[in-house]
Amino acid sequence: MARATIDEVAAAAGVGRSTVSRVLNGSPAVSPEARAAVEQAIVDLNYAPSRAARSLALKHAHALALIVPEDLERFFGDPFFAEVMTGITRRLQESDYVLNLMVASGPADGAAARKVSSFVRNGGVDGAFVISHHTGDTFLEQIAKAIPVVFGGRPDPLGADASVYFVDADNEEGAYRATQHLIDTGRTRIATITGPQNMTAAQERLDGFRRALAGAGLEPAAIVVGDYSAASGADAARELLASGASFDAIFIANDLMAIAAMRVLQAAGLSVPGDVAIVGFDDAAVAAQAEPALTTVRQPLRSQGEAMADVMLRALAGEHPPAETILPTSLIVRETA
Amino acid sequence: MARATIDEVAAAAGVGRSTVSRVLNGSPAVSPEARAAVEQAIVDLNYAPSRAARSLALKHAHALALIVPEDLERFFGDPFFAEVMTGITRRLQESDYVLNLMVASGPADGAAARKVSSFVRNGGVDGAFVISHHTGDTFLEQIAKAIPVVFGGRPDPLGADASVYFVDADNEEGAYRATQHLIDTGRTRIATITGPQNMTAAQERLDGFRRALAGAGLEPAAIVVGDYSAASGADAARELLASGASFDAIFIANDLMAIAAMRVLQAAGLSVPGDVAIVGFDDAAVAAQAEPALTTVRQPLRSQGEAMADVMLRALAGEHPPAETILPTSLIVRETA
DNA sequence: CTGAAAGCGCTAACAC
DNA sequence: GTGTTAGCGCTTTCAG
Repeated sequence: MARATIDEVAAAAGVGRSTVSRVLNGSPAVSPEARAAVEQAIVDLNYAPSRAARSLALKHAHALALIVPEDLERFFGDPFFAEVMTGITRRLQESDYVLNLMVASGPADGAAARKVSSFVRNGGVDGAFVISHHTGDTFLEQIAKAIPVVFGGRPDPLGADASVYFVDADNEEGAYRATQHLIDTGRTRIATITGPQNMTAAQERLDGFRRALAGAGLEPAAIVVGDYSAASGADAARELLASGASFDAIFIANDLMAIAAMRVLQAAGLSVPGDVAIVGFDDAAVAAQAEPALTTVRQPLRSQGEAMADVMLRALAGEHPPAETILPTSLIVRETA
Repeated sequence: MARATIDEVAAAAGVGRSTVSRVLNGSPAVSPEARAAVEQAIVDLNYAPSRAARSLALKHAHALALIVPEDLERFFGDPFFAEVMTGITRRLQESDYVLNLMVASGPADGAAARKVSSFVRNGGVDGAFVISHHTGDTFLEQIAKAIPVVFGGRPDPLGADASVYFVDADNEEGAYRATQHLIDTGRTRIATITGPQNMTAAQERLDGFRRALAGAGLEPAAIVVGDYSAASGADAARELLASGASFDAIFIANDLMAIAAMRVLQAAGLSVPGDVAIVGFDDAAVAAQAEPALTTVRQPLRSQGEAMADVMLRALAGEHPPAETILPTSLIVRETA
């Protein structure tokens, strides 16, 4: 029943159309009587102001987009996304913005991407969130110069005329503390398995690892590059073993790789944490369930989502939130280190 | 840059405003020259038609809502929702509808619910999807009489004036086949652990169980009611054991309960499937990983989502899709039966 | 404090 | 084929 129009309400309340509009928008310049009459009429007529008409007049949609540049299967399967998304929607519930889900998987110039981009350009949304492990897609640059964009994770630098914000966990510090923990517990020949080096977060984790080692006057026992997948974790562990490098600890850039690597080590007759200590990153669900339970770095994913929404809302309100919001991580010490 | 208006395009192309509108909407009644000129102008001006204006004139939003009556944490954590949602969005990508995510957790008359309901009433969306394990919330009844609603799973019957559709897996048949499998493999004292009996799907699974037994001239060895949680599965198994009932197989209404129950049985010294065979339902990820691997009934979740989108699109197109779409399940025979 | 009137950008008759 | 003319329902000056 979006049938009733503002004029009908006005008629029913015996006032002019603009008075109705005023009470709708909470203008103080309305007499109590008029306000009461209008409110009554609104209830009686079960009136709801047309979103489209309002958007047209106001020139903003009161809607935000959540752009997902990943494959859908991957998106929903990854607890990282789910958590961040939960945080965003939770914070948004208190606002009167709605969230559009736009999947832009596929090529950056594909149908999906152009659909998203046109949706943004035609005023469909006032701002966009982007959650992705990937590094900035080019079409995001386009939309970022039209509306504010808040990234989950540090994006590639976009054009200077783009209003871009991001919220990220402190990857460098997390990695630093993980490595420091290894050092503090007496390990001296520390290796690392990194994430893909074209991802900023993976680089930062490597940086933190290096900083901790440097601080202790240690050299990395080995650095092998993985791609965050379990398979690559296992491969990396095998490579480490085959290389003949001597190591008594490994900092591994995510939990998936960490657990796979641990299995390989164990299969090779090494004990964890006896022979080699391991610290992962993410505190994924599997970390706690692993045997032995994985010591790892936890990111405040839920909070990250809320922070993203917060930044967006402030940007939209005309405030100038910081372009970067870095959230602290925490080391979860369990059994592997 | 949604700056350019249709009139500017018209001017640039040297035609009237309606001609631009015609090519925009693919009307055949436009001369090739005019069309070309307009298309050129559109590109030149980087024009994108205003969504709000179009919605206002057309009186439809080209948007759909995905209403989530669950807690967010639960929603994203449950593979059921993720899969169905994946199916929906995938199918929707081919259309030019966008998907709004609306979380309506909390009381049916709470702020969240009224936000959703007003959004629907003010023409914000043309249709709504509802995915939930819960049985129909009352406020859904309101929205269903305004716009088409497609449920994932069979909803409670709503008012006759509501345009309600649903897509569901064939729970009854799935349960029937699961139970029949037990019978076929020589089990004769078959018990069941059901889901909450205020959920239609759970009832249907019980019905299927009963039908199979009746067909074989058997009586249920026992029927104990669970609530789909792992804890209730364990409790139910303990209850079964304590009751002294004699049974050599159990059909359990979902995998979570099945695995928990299996653990209890094993702890009590019973072997699975030696002493008691077990069949679950859902084919959740844990089913295949369990030791021994769980025999279970698989639902076509992804397809269910696609079917939901399909039904919606057809309803919106003025066709009359069937109110009920029942998708077949399949029995996945692994080790427990 | 309140009403009248103009206009947001587009679609859809209706004439030409 | 194509331009002209009304609105779609709301916000917002601008008088009063």
